[in-house]
Amino acid sequence: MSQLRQEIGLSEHLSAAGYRLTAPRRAVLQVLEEARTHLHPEEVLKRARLIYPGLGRATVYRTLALLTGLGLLRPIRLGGSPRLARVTEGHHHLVCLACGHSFSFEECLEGELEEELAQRFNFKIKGHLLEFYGLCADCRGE
Amino acid sequence: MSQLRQEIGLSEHLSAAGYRLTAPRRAVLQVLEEARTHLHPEEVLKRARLIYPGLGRATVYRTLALLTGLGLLRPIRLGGSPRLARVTEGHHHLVCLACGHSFSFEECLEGELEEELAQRFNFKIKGHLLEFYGLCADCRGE
DNA sequence: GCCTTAATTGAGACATCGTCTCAATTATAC
DNA sequence: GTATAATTGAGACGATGTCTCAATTAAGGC
Ligand SMILES: [Mn+2]
Ligand SMILES: [Mn+2]
Ligand SMILES: [Zn+2]
Ligand SMILES: [Zn+2]
Repeated sequence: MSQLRQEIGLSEHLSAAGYRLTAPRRAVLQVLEEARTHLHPEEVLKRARLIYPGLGRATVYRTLALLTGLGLLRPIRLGGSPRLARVTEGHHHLVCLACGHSFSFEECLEGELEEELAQRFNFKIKGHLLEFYGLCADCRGE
Repeated sequence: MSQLRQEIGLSEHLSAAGYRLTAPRRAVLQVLEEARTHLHPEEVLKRARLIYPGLGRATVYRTLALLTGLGLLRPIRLGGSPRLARVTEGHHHLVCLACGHSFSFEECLEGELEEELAQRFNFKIKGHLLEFYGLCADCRGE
Protein backbone atom coordinates (compact mmCIF):
# COMPACT_ATOMS: atom_id res chain seq x y z
CA MET A 1 0.00 0.00 0.00
CA SER A 2 1.68 3.18 -1.08
CA GLN A 3 1.13 5.85 1.52
CA LEU A 4 0.64 8.96 -0.54
CA ARG A 5 1.42 12.23 1.16
CA GLN A 6 -1.92 13.91 1.56
CA GLU A 7 -1.64 17.52 0.45
CA ILE A 8 -4.29 19.42 2.38
CA GLY A 9 -5.27 22.68 0.75
CA LEU A 10 -6.19 25.90 2.46
CA SER A 11 -9.86 25.48 1.58
CA GLU A 12 -10.08 22.11 3.33
CA HIS A 13 -8.71 23.76 6.45
CA LEU A 14 -11.20 26.58 6.20
CA SER A 15 -14.28 24.39 5.92
CA ALA A 16 -12.94 21.99 8.54
CA ALA A 17 -12.87 24.98 10.89
CA GLY A 18 -16.54 25.65 10.14
CA TYR A 19 -16.21 28.52 7.68
CA ARG A 20 -18.20 28.66 4.45
CA LEU A 21 -16.51 28.06 1.17
CA THR A 22 -17.63 30.98 -0.96
CA ALA A 23 -16.61 32.05 -4.42
CA PRO A 24 -14.75 35.16 -3.19
CA ARG A 25 -12.83 33.09 -0.67
CA ARG A 26 -12.00 30.45 -3.24
CA ALA A 27 -10.48 33.12 -5.45
CA VAL A 28 -8.25 34.36 -2.65
CA LEU A 29 -7.21 30.85 -1.69
CA GLN A 30 -6.39 29.97 -5.26
CA VAL A 31 -4.14 32.99 -5.57
CA LEU A 32 -2.32 32.08 -2.37
CA GLU A 33 -1.82 28.48 -3.41
CA GLU A 34 -0.53 29.39 -6.83
CA ALA A 35 1.80 32.14 -5.60
CA ARG A 36 5.47 31.41 -5.94
CA THR A 37 6.65 34.39 -3.94
CA HIS A 38 5.66 36.21 -0.78
CA LEU A 39 2.73 38.27 -2.03
CA HIS A 40 1.81 41.76 -1.00
CA PRO A 41 -1.82 41.87 0.23
CA GLU A 42 -2.79 44.32 -2.50
CA GLU A 43 -1.26 42.00 -5.05
CA VAL A 44 -3.49 39.23 -3.74
CA LEU A 45 -6.46 41.52 -4.30
CA LYS A 46 -5.40 42.33 -7.84
CA ARG A 47 -4.83 38.71 -8.79
CA ALA A 48 -7.97 37.42 -7.13
CA ARG A 49 -10.05 39.95 -9.06
CA LEU A 50 -8.92 38.28 -12.26
CA ILE A 51 -10.67 35.16 -10.99
CA TYR A 52 -13.62 36.86 -9.30
CA PRO A 53 -13.98 40.40 -10.68
CA GLY A 54 -16.39 41.89 -8.15
CA LEU A 55 -14.18 40.99 -5.23
CA GLY A 56 -14.01 43.60 -2.47
CA ARG A 57 -10.91 44.70 -0.68
CA ALA A 58 -12.41 44.01 2.72
CA THR A 59 -13.13 40.41 1.79
CA VAL A 60 -9.52 39.83 0.91
CA TYR A 61 -8.25 41.22 4.17
CA ARG A 62 -10.93 39.34 6.08
CA THR A 63 -9.92 36.08 4.46
CA LEU A 64 -6.26 36.72 5.11
CA ALA A 65 -7.01 37.42 8.77
CA LEU A 66 -9.01 34.21 8.95
CA LEU A 67 -6.16 32.14 7.59
CA THR A 68 -3.70 33.86 9.90
CA GLY A 69 -5.87 33.22 12.93
CA LEU A 70 -6.00 29.54 12.02
CA GLY A 71 -2.22 29.45 11.91
CA LEU A 72 -2.03 28.78 8.18
CA LEU A 73 -0.71 32.11 7.00
CA ARG A 74 1.88 34.46 8.34
CA PRO A 75 2.19 38.18 7.64
CA ILE A 76 5.83 39.10 7.34
CA ARG A 77 7.67 42.25 6.43
CA LEU A 78 10.44 42.12 3.92
CA GLY A 79 12.45 45.26 3.35
CA GLY A 80 9.71 47.60 4.47
CA SER A 81 6.75 46.08 2.71
CA PRO A 82 4.16 43.73 4.16
CA ARG A 83 3.98 40.26 2.67
CA LEU A 84 2.14 37.03 3.16
CA ALA A 85 3.74 33.66 3.59
CA ARG A 86 2.47 30.15 4.11
CA VAL A 87 3.31 29.19 7.64
CA THR A 88 4.82 25.90 6.59
CA GLU A 89 7.37 27.50 4.33
CA GLY A 90 10.81 28.12 5.70
CA HIS A 91 11.76 31.78 5.94
CA HIS A 92 15.43 32.41 6.26
CA HIS A 93 16.60 35.74 4.97
CA LEU A 94 19.35 38.27 5.03
CA VAL A 95 17.79 41.70 4.75
CA CYS A 96 19.68 44.85 3.87
CA LEU A 97 18.69 47.72 6.15
CA ALA A 98 19.69 50.32 3.58
CA CYS A 99 18.06 49.12 0.35
CA GLY A 100 15.65 46.46 1.58
CA HIS A 101 16.89 43.74 -0.71
CA SER A 102 16.71 40.27 0.76
CA PHE A 103 18.55 37.05 0.15
CA SER A 104 17.39 33.56 1.08
CA PHE A 105 19.26 30.72 2.64
CA GLU A 106 18.26 27.23 3.67
CA GLU A 107 20.15 26.35 6.83
CA CYS A 108 17.91 25.65 9.78
CA LEU A 109 19.02 25.31 13.37
CA GLU A 110 15.79 25.76 15.23
CA GLY A 111 14.55 22.20 15.61
CA GLU A 112 15.76 21.51 19.12
CA LEU A 113 14.85 24.93 20.43
CA GLU A 114 11.34 24.61 19.07
CA GLU A 115 10.33 21.68 21.24
CA GLU A 116 11.76 23.24 24.37
CA LEU A 117 9.96 26.55 23.79
CA ALA A 118 6.67 24.89 22.95
CA GLN A 119 6.71 23.25 26.37
CA ARG A 120 7.94 26.25 28.30
CA PHE A 121 5.29 28.60 26.91
CA ASN A 122 2.54 26.04 26.27
CA PHE A 123 2.54 27.20 22.69
CA LYS A 124 1.63 25.33 19.52
CA ILE A 125 4.46 26.25 17.17
CA LYS A 126 3.57 26.28 13.48
CA GLY A 127 6.65 27.77 11.90
CA HIS A 128 9.48 30.16 12.37
CA LEU A 129 11.32 33.02 10.78
CA LEU A 130 15.00 33.76 10.96
CA GLU A 131 16.34 37.01 9.61
CA PHE A 132 19.81 38.40 9.69
CA TYR A 133 20.01 42.06 8.89
CA GLY A 134 22.77 44.42 8.07
CA LEU A 135 24.23 46.02 4.97
CA CYS A 136 24.72 44.45 1.58
CA ALA A 137 27.88 44.90 -0.45
CA ASP A 138 26.31 47.49 -2.76
CA CYS A 139 25.12 49.65 0.10
CA ARG A 140 28.52 49.55 1.76
CA GLY A 141 29.92 50.91 -1.49
CA GLU A 142 32.25 48.02 -2.26
CA MET B 1 44.42 51.31 33.17
CA SER B 2 40.84 50.25 33.38
CA GLN B 3 39.40 49.77 29.95
CA LEU B 4 35.92 51.15 30.29
CA ARG B 5 33.38 49.90 27.83
CA GLN B 6 32.69 52.91 25.64
CA GLU B 7 28.96 53.27 25.18
CA ILE B 8 28.52 55.01 21.85
CA GLY B 9 25.17 56.74 21.53
CA LEU B 10 23.07 57.08 18.44
CA SER B 11 23.95 60.76 18.09
CA GLU B 12 27.67 60.05 17.92
CA HIS B 13 26.96 57.62 15.11
CA LEU B 14 24.87 60.17 13.28
CA SER B 15 27.43 62.94 13.34
CA ALA B 16 30.25 60.51 12.59
CA ALA B 17 28.34 59.67 9.43
CA GLY B 18 28.28 63.35 8.49
CA TYR B 19 24.73 64.24 9.50
CA ARG B 20 23.91 67.36 11.45
CA LEU B 21 22.91 67.14 15.06
CA THR B 22 19.76 69.22 15.27
CA ALA B 23 17.31 69.74 18.09
CA PRO B 24 14.52 67.74 16.41
CA ARG B 25 16.87 64.83 15.83
CA ARG B 26 18.18 64.97 19.36
CA ALA B 27 14.65 64.65 20.65
CA VAL B 28 14.02 61.54 18.54
CA LEU B 29 17.32 59.98 19.55
CA GLN B 30 16.67 60.63 23.21
CA VAL B 31 13.32 58.89 23.00
CA LEU B 32 14.88 55.88 21.32
CA GLU B 33 17.68 55.63 23.85
CA GLU B 34 15.35 55.88 26.82
CA ALA B 35 12.79 53.45 25.45
CA ARG B 36 12.51 50.18 27.28
CA THR B 37 10.26 48.48 24.78
CA HIS B 38 9.95 48.22 21.03
CA LEU B 39 8.28 51.53 20.22
CA HIS B 40 5.65 52.17 17.59
CA PRO B 41 6.81 54.99 15.26
CA GLU B 42 3.82 57.12 16.20
CA GLU B 43 4.68 56.62 19.85
CA VAL B 44 8.16 57.95 19.10
CA LEU B 45 6.53 61.03 17.59
CA LYS B 46 4.30 61.56 20.61
CA ARG B 47 7.13 61.20 23.12
CA ALA B 48 9.58 63.30 21.15
CA ARG B 49 7.06 66.14 21.01
CA LEU B 50 7.18 66.31 24.79
CA ILE B 51 10.85 67.20 24.40
CA TYR B 52 10.55 69.31 21.26
CA PRO B 53 6.93 70.40 20.81
CA GLY B 54 6.99 71.66 17.24
CA LEU B 55 8.37 68.40 15.91
CA GLY B 56 6.93 67.30 12.58
CA ARG B 57 5.87 63.81 11.69
CA ALA B 58 8.07 63.76 8.60
CA THR B 59 11.16 64.57 10.62
CA VAL B 60 10.58 61.59 12.86
CA TYR B 61 10.20 59.19 9.96
CA ARG B 62 13.17 60.74 8.20
CA THR B 63 15.34 60.30 11.27
CA LEU B 64 14.21 56.72 11.74
CA ALA B 65 15.01 55.99 8.10
CA LEU B 66 18.43 57.53 8.57
CA LEU B 67 19.21 55.35 11.56
CA THR B 68 17.91 52.29 9.76
CA GLY B 69 20.05 52.99 6.71
CA LEU B 70 23.09 53.25 8.96
CA GLY B 71 22.31 49.84 10.40
CA LEU B 72 21.56 51.14 13.88
CA LEU B 73 17.83 50.62 13.96
CA ARG B 74 15.60 47.85 12.76
CA PRO B 75 11.90 48.08 11.92
CA ILE B 76 10.16 44.94 13.07
CA ARG B 77 6.57 43.81 13.18
CA LEU B 78 5.16 42.35 16.34
CA GLY B 79 1.66 40.98 16.23
CA GLY B 80 0.50 43.13 13.37
CA SER B 81 1.96 46.45 14.41
CA PRO B 82 5.20 48.03 13.23
CA ARG B 83 7.85 48.60 15.86
CA LEU B 84 11.37 49.88 16.14
CA ALA B 85 14.24 48.06 17.74
CA ARG B 86 17.89 48.78 18.31
CA VAL B 87 19.81 46.52 15.99
CA THR B 88 22.12 45.34 18.74
CA GLU B 89 19.30 44.03 20.89
CA GLY B 90 18.48 40.40 20.67
CA HIS B 91 15.04 39.65 19.30
CA HIS B 92 13.76 36.22 20.05
CA HIS B 93 10.02 35.91 20.20
CA LEU B 94 7.13 33.54 20.07
CA VAL B 95 4.25 35.30 18.38
CA CYS B 96 0.64 34.14 18.50
CA LEU B 97 -0.96 34.30 15.07
CA ALA B 98 -4.44 34.62 16.55
CA CYS B 99 -4.10 37.33 19.20
CA GLY B 100 -0.74 38.84 18.38
CA HIS B 101 0.71 38.48 21.85
CA SER B 102 4.40 37.81 21.93
CA PHE B 103 6.72 36.16 24.41
CA SER B 104 10.47 36.63 24.62
CA PHE B 105 13.19 34.10 25.13
CA GLU B 106 16.95 34.35 25.33
CA GLU B 107 18.42 31.30 23.67
CA CYS B 108 20.54 32.09 20.68
CA LEU B 109 21.89 29.61 18.16
CA GLU B 110 22.86 31.83 15.29
CA GLY B 111 26.51 32.58 16.00
CA GLU B 112 28.07 29.99 13.74
CA LEU B 113 25.63 30.53 10.90
CA GLU B 114 26.24 34.26 10.98
CA GLU B 115 29.87 34.11 9.95
CA GLU B 116 29.22 31.64 7.17
CA LEU B 117 26.39 33.73 5.70
CA ALA B 118 28.36 36.97 5.93
CA GLN B 119 31.01 35.44 3.71
CA ARG B 120 28.68 33.74 1.29
CA PHE B 121 26.63 36.87 0.61
CA ASN B 122 29.34 39.47 1.22
CA PHE B 123 27.07 40.99 3.79
CA LYS B 124 27.86 42.99 6.93
CA ILE B 125 25.59 41.41 9.53
CA LYS B 126 24.47 43.72 12.33
CA GLY B 127 21.88 41.65 14.11
CA HIS B 128 19.23 39.03 13.74
CA LEU B 129 15.68 38.19 14.57
CA LEU B 130 14.26 34.81 15.39
CA GLU B 131 10.53 34.34 15.65
CA PHE B 132 8.53 31.24 16.24
CA TYR B 133 4.88 31.63 15.50
CA GLY B 134 1.83 29.60 16.19
CA LEU B 135 -1.03 29.62 18.67
CA CYS B 136 -0.87 30.45 22.35
CA ALA B 137 -2.67 28.43 25.00
CA ASP B 138 -5.50 30.96 25.34
CA CYS B 139 -6.22 31.03 21.63
CA ARG B 140 -6.28 27.26 21.44
CA GLY B 141 -8.97 27.37 24.14
CA GLU B 142 -7.08 25.41 26.77
C1' DG C 1 -34.85 20.56 -4.80
C1' DC C 2 -36.79 24.27 -1.66
C1' DC C 3 -36.62 27.05 2.84
C1' DT C 4 -34.60 29.15 6.59
C1' DT C 5 -31.16 31.48 8.63
C1' DA C 6 -26.93 33.01 9.99
C1' DA C 7 -22.62 33.82 7.70
C1' DT C 8 -20.69 36.41 4.30
C1' DT C 9 -20.50 39.90 0.89
C1' DG C 10 -19.20 44.63 -1.65
C1' DA C 11 -19.53 49.54 -1.46
C1' DG C 12 -17.67 53.17 0.23
C1' DA C 13 -16.72 56.08 4.24
C1' DC C 14 -13.24 56.31 7.32
C1' DA C 15 -8.78 55.99 10.03
C1' DT C 16 -4.08 55.35 10.29
C1' DC C 17 0.34 55.32 8.56
C1' DG C 18 3.94 56.98 5.91
C1' DT C 19 5.79 60.07 1.93
C1' DC C 20 6.49 64.21 -0.65
C1' DT C 21 7.02 69.16 -1.87
C1' DC C 22 8.42 73.57 -0.83
C1' DA C 23 9.46 77.77 1.35
C1' DA C 24 11.60 78.95 5.80
C1' DT C 25 15.07 77.86 9.21
C1' DT C 26 19.54 76.49 11.00
C1' DA C 27 23.97 73.76 11.89
C1' DT C 28 28.40 73.86 10.46
C1' DA C 29 32.75 75.19 8.17
C1' DC C 30 35.31 79.03 7.19
C1' DG D 1 29.79 86.72 11.80
C1' DT D 2 28.77 84.88 7.03
C1' DA D 3 27.88 81.76 3.46
C1' DT D 4 25.84 77.68 2.17
C1' DA D 5 23.86 73.45 1.96
C1' DA D 6 21.34 70.46 5.06
C1' DT D 7 17.35 70.22 7.53
C1' DT D 8 12.93 71.63 9.02
C1' DG D 9 7.45 71.76 9.66
C1' DA D 10 3.13 72.28 7.33
C1' DG D 11 0.05 70.15 5.01
C1' DA D 12 -1.32 67.80 0.79
C1' DC D 13 -1.14 63.39 -0.75
C1' DG D 14 -1.08 58.26 -1.40
C1' DA D 15 -1.23 53.72 0.33
C1' DT D 16 -2.89 50.50 3.40
C1' DG D 17 -6.17 48.56 6.23
C1' DT D 18 -10.86 48.75 9.03
C1' DC D 19 -15.69 49.38 9.72
C1' DT D 20 -20.75 49.65 8.95
C1' DC D 21 -24.71 48.22 6.79
C1' DA D 22 -28.00 46.62 3.59
C1' DA D 23 -28.01 42.88 0.15
C1' DT D 24 -26.58 38.27 -1.02
C1' DT D 25 -25.70 33.44 -0.39
C1' DA D 26 -23.86 28.90 1.46
C1' DA D 27 -25.26 25.15 4.06
C1' DG D 28 -28.24 22.23 6.71
C1' DG D 29 -32.93 20.38 7.48
C1' DC D 30 -36.75 19.04 5.28
MN1 LIG E 1 14.71 27.41 9.95
MN1 LIG F 1 19.65 34.96 18.60
ZN1 LIG G 1 21.53 47.04 0.34
ZN1 LIG H 1 -2.98 34.01 21.24
